[in-house]
Amino acid sequence: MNKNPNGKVTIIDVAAQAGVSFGTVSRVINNDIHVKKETRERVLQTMERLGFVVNRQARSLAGGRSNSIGVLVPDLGTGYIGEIIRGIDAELSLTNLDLILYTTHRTASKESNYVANLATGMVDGLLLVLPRSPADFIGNLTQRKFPFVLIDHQGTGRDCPAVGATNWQGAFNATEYLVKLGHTRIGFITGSMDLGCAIDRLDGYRSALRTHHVAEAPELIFEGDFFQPDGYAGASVLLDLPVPPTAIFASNDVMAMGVMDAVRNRGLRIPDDISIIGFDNIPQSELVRPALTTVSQPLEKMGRVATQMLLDLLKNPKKVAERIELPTELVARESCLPVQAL
Amino acid sequence: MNKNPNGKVTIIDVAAQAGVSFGTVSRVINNDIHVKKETRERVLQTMERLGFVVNRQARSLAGGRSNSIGVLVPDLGTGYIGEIIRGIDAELSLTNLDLILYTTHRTASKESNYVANLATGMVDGLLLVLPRSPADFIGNLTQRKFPFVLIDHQGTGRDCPAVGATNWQGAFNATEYLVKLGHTRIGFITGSMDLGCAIDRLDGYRSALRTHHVAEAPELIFEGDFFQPDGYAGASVLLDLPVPPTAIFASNDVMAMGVMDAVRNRGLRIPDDISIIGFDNIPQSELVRPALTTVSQPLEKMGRVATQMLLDLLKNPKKVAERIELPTELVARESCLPVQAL
DNA sequence: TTATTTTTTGTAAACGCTTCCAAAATCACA
DNA sequence: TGTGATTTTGGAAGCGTTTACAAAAAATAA
Repeated sequence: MNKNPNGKVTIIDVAAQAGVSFGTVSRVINNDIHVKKETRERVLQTMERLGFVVNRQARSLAGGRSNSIGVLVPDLGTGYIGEIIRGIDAELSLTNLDLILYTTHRTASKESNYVANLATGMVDGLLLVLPRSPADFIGNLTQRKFPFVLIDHQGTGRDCPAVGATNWQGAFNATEYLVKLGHTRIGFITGSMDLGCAIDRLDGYRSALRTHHVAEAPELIFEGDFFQPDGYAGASVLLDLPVPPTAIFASNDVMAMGVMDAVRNRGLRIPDDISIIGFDNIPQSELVRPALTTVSQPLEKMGRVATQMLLDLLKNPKKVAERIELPTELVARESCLPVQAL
Repeated sequence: MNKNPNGKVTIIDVAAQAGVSFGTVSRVINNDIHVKKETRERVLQTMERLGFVVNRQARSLAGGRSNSIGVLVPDLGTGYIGEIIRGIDAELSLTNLDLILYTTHRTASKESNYVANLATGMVDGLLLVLPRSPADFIGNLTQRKFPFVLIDHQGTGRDCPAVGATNWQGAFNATEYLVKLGHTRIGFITGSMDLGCAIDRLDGYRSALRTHHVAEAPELIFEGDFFQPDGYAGASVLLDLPVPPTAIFASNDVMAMGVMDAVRNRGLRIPDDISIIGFDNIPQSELVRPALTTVSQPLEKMGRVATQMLLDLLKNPKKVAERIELPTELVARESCLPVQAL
């Protein structure tokens, strides 16, 4: 059945068996119109019989489409990335494009290396989830007109196709919500400040405070890193303040969980003694008790939209760069209460 | 800087610039010993200057190593897969192998297609996370001696490299734990019964019951599918029983969350009115209130171990097939209590 | 029928690399 | 200085495709 010693069946084998030239086989593979119906049928059957599978490397080397798009993410650690990928995946499953996923382990050098590699023909388009890094290779990509879409990548100023979320607005709304509940001492735990979204969220918090003439106190801002331990640590510091906050706004849900733990460990009740609000609306935020009030970030949708944009780009390369900001939304649950009278 | 119109720098370009033949450049790339030190240096510099990146397709087409390993998973939906991948990723980041991740969207045809593709030279080895499907391509892979390791794939009987977890034992222990707490009516919600691990867990539950002479009641077993809604549904059915269970064992944590919701929606208290136990020990299981008692499945470690096995296989292809079962462990938290006196 | 168009098929030349084998350069030692 | 051994380099062939372009076959028109 297999002609070659290594067990690979090539179009040459198929051609020989089907009594046609390899060119014809190639045409069949690529759904070229210029093949007689019976011939196509015969070739198809032969392919089936021989167990032929087209060789990706050869195909893309020869300049054809690779029929796959690449997704580059920093890691798979946080649920956050998973949600985005799910969206991408869902949208892609509607096409016959394959998804190749690369993780960079937060290594900048690896990142650009991967990108260079992938853009070299391994994939037809690229979805880049790179919240952190400066992504200097973007210029390169743009220049050589390689189709790509950035996801959740603030900054660079350059205008290239991207989808993000209204982080600023979300944080503004959340803060405003707390203020309207009567809170005036609102602790804030930031995310990794090298991330655009973390900066935006902090800005949103500050603006809301200013807008509502609530004094901003530097000691109420704790610099975190988006991980649970920093939520715990931040809450601890905040609660140790001479005048502790009556509400804590964590820059993401994961840290909010840490905050909850810290609060509970001190024997304080949520939301009676202290209100807590998060950001992201990850699945477990509604599972936790009390259910966490948070700002939903449409992660899955971001993945979907980005994919659609890329698909568009693939079809119509002239398309102009466009940045889409998906709205965030306040999800009021059980973890916030009006500030109690002393 | 770029010679070709499409902006690709090839070894030919580098060779020309460095004043050597492309053969030498290739040798430099592959760390061949037979290159004079100065020449290597010069080539390296030229590569750097020109921004050369080796083309994967060409490399693997030409019969070289692809320098990457493929990971095939059904989807990214559940945290379960993410954990495994994280382990793989961690282990792989210690090498200079790249990780290419494929999702099959549970399409069996796509699965074997992918595998065929990948095994065709796109990757040097394969990590297969395919809890569900029969995976008929395994025979093919074995036959052509392509290195691969199965993760969490029960069944097939064939012996090939695989890593799994002691699902049976874990379920046994969990059930035993409940029995020792005095529970005699223990509801059980199964996973997708086409999955080996689901079958094993059910068996473990049954065995524990038999071992401790607790009568097995068919009405206490609800067939679920590993997703939250079925947890909810299962709990609802179970609680509607004339003699409802005093404890519910869900075949995974996600369903256990559904159970919790259902229980709470009926105004029952956890664990006072009913004990709940899950399986997997996903991150949110300790976040939930009450924290979920569960059986930890060493997902991340499974990923790591499988990767190590594959790496071994790559180094030493003669290695014999081996199946490793990693131990599961009962994690007692807050969701179970001794059965209350009526 | 023949000439002309259209459809279908065959073939050579890439694509960028690895891997041989042979040629050239270098070295060691008499 | 020459000779053989050794190190280093060059170049051809091939990996499995796609994509021109040319050739052949079939269909159509005259």
